[in-house]
Amino acid sequence: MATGRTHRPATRSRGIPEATVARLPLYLRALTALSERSVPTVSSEELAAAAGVNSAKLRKDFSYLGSYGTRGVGYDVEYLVYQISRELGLTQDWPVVIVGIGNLGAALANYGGFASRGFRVAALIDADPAMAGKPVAGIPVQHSDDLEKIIQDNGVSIGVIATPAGAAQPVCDRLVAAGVTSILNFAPTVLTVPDGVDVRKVDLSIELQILAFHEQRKAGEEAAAHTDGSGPAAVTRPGSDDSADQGPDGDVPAVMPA
Amino acid sequence: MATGRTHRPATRSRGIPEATVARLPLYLRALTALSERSVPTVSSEELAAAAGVNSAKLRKDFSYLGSYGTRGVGYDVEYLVYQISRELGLTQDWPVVIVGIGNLGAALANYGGFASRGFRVAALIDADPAMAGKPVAGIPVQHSDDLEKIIQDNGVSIGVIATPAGAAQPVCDRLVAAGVTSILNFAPTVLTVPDGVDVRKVDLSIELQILAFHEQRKAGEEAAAHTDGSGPAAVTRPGSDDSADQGPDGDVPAVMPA
DNA sequence: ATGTCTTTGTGAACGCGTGCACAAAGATGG
DNA sequence: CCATCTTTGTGCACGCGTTCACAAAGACAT
Repeated sequence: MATGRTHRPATRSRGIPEATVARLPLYLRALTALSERSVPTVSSEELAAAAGVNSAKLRKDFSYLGSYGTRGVGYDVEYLVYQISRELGLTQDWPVVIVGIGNLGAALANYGGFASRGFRVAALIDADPAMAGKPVAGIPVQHSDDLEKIIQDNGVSIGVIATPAGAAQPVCDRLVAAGVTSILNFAPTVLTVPDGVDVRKVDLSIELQILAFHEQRKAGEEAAAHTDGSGPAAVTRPGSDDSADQGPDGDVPAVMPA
Repeated sequence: MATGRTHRPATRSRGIPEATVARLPLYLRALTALSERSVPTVSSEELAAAAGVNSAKLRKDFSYLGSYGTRGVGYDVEYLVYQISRELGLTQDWPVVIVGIGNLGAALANYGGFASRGFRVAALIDADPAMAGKPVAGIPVQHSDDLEKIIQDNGVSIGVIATPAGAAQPVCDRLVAAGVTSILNFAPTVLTVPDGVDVRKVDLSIELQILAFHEQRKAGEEAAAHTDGSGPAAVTRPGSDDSADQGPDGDVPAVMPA
């Protein structure tokens, strides 16, 4: 996933492993679907299949939360929905601000998944004065001059950054200074934050590049049957006496911008 | 992050660990920035700082690719850009289709990061007949009836799903049947695919829930100083004789839809 | 040529996450 | 009440990923 994975030093938060926390939303989603179909109980095997994980892993994950199952029967769906919601902190209201209302920011503002689970879009913020006052997803965009006031007035602790890469770090700094302690970053930049602030990264470009890697590998393995020489041929290294500006191989293909 | 983490069984692809592959795009981005500033060489320490990782980790990562550094000096920026690009398969052209041109799909189509690194939006596909022919990001939207033909005509092997959750699995099945072997999924669903197909997941809702968990933990630790009783109080379990429809605690707060 | 100094590349230890396999627990039927 | 059967909860082993720490390698000055 996205992925973006892991900025935190894998600090086991109150005994619950980070990997388990990352899977709880998956379980919760599957359980909610069962709940809507009025299914009373579910076995670890069934639920694991619905969530796309190993059943042993699921049972171990739940064991970190407590003994919530009944042997011979399974798990009470409603009860487990509540327990996981509580553990994830979804029984309370989380006001969220989105900074950077471009194409992506607007799409996020319109995303239904926000409102459903305790998350509420408290404000939309953009640096473009022309955007100010214009409603997006029914919420008027506010100018970034008022960022600090917006954060404090609404008691926001979670911020979403959907700005261009260049603006991300300054915006992040202001968010943190204003009291935000969790950031979801969509800008293609590494954010630097003080201790105690959590950052999660969602990066489309990185995900695609990872897919491309595996795609290439699959294609390479397949082609290896036909033509040989797919192995990494020994390439000339940039010698100390070589000119530095030109690519070392002479045929460096299109070093792309940005 | 995105996440999304890990659907593959951690198959070490040609000796390069999955965790390393996931970091290569980060290094590449930092290196590209250095290249634009015409920096000739960079040390592992500097590059690691720019990419937000440990320098030892970076060196080990690069050691999987080969010995591309020069002791006492560092790494040749241009050379490394080329090597990583080649390793990730970015020296070739990857046509991509986006299925589901709603708010998110349109935002993705407009995203600049696509075009820059070998990825090319070959087609936009939507199930809504009213969308057909309408240009988004300069590309006319095509109807999903023609999905198979579009995939095959353009030789597409990477598909992006930005449909509602309900449509995701059927779309996925059709993409795979048409020859797509890598999928980036933005729909909040677990996709089932045959062996040999890679899926990466980007899920806004999950990322927010993970942040909420840590946010709650931070708030709880802070509040523990003032009022006690923040520890998980023993809650009544759903007894076998209890009615099943109602939540076990009697005050299950707003089990949310979807 | 030789010594010094910087930086890489990697062996080794450690910790986390995963999955197996099974004992314990409880439901269910007689 | 007892036997059987299902399913949970978990001890254990294994493998991957991370980090430390250092030897090897090369640049550079003298």
